[in-house]
Amino acid sequence: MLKAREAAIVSSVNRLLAEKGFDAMTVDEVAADVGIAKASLYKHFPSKEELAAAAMVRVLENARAYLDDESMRDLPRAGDRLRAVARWAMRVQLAGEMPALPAQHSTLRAALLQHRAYLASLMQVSERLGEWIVEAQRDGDVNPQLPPEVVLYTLYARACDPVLGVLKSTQQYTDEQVVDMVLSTCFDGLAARR
Amino acid sequence: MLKAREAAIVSSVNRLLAEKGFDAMTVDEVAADVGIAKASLYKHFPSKEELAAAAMVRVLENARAYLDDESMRDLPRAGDRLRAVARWAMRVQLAGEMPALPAQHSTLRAALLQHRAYLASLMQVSERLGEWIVEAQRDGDVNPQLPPEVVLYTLYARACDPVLGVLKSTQQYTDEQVVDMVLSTCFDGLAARR
DNA sequence: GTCTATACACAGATAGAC
DNA sequence: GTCTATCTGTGTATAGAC
Repeated sequence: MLKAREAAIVSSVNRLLAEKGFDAMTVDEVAADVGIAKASLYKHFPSKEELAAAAMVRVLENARAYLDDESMRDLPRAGDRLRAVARWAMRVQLAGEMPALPAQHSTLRAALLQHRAYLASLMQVSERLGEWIVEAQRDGDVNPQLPPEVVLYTLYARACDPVLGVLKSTQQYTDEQVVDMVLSTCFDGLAARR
Repeated sequence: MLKAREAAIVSSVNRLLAEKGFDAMTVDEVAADVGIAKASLYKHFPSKEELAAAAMVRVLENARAYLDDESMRDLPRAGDRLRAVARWAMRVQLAGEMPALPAQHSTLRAALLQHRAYLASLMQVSERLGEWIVEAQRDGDVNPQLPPEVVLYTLYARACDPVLGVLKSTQQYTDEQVVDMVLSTCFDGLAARR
């Protein structure tokens, strides 16, 4: 019961975070969305930052689960696995379920950097991706001139690429077309491949 | 005198906007930074949104000036001009002078969409870039399979790429190295070019 | 653990004297 | 146009009853 309630809270937070971002999201909204009183929220999570952290942990756990998923074993090349992960993240974002943290925000950033569960999840995902990046560079599928961490940061950034939302809002493309195009700009670049 | 004062205000707003973003920036901070009282600020600009809009207009005017600059005439290929513009924008961001607007923020977005000067500047820059994109696609320098507007949005997004700030904060690379790497991920993609 | 009611802080905006 | 002082709304967080 308690776990279910907290899962519902995190779910609401996740959606609101994706929709409005951390600053614009208010705890009142979260409470209203969950259907409980604000004070009750604070019995589960001691602060707004903890709410956001819980949402981030959940999405990172989902990512880790996806990295370990069976479907990944069907992809022998690390480069293909990286593309698949990026595609998964972009789909999550288009579904309105990718929590958006303001790039640089003092109080939230500070809270996250001291949040053990968040750091642990982030580390796990990053390490797995880091291995794949190095492997893909050895295979000749990812540009070996780029430092692996640059590739890693770029993948994280593209998972939240605002271009996805902009293209979706034009209503000119299906979600899959949007994902394909942004994936293309990410891995193949804007320049023509000859 | 009045123009100089307002220029100083916009300059402060620009820097604070780049540093903290719209939500985290407070009007009190702006006033303190400029060195005048908050009430005086409101004699020049009627709202916080107008302050942000003024900063956006300025950066767009700078961009337009750069597009018309002599140095651009030395680049016969549109693809090279696009790369040069992206480089310019990335340098601006690394210098801490690229105002960061939260991707989706109701009040600010609504205000900007009704701000004539902002829309006019944005349109001018976009039209010029749009021409170059089509030209570069004809030249075979930009992937002709991507709709021009997708390329345009991607360029705008990369001009504010958070990866720049992350890489700078690691202090492992010079500013020019950071720019070169992010430019490479933008135009050449993460995948290896064979 | 859930609620109602409230404390507290702060930020955007304004009043009004000079 | 600049200032000091203030209004007002709103958002985070808490008190205390049940």
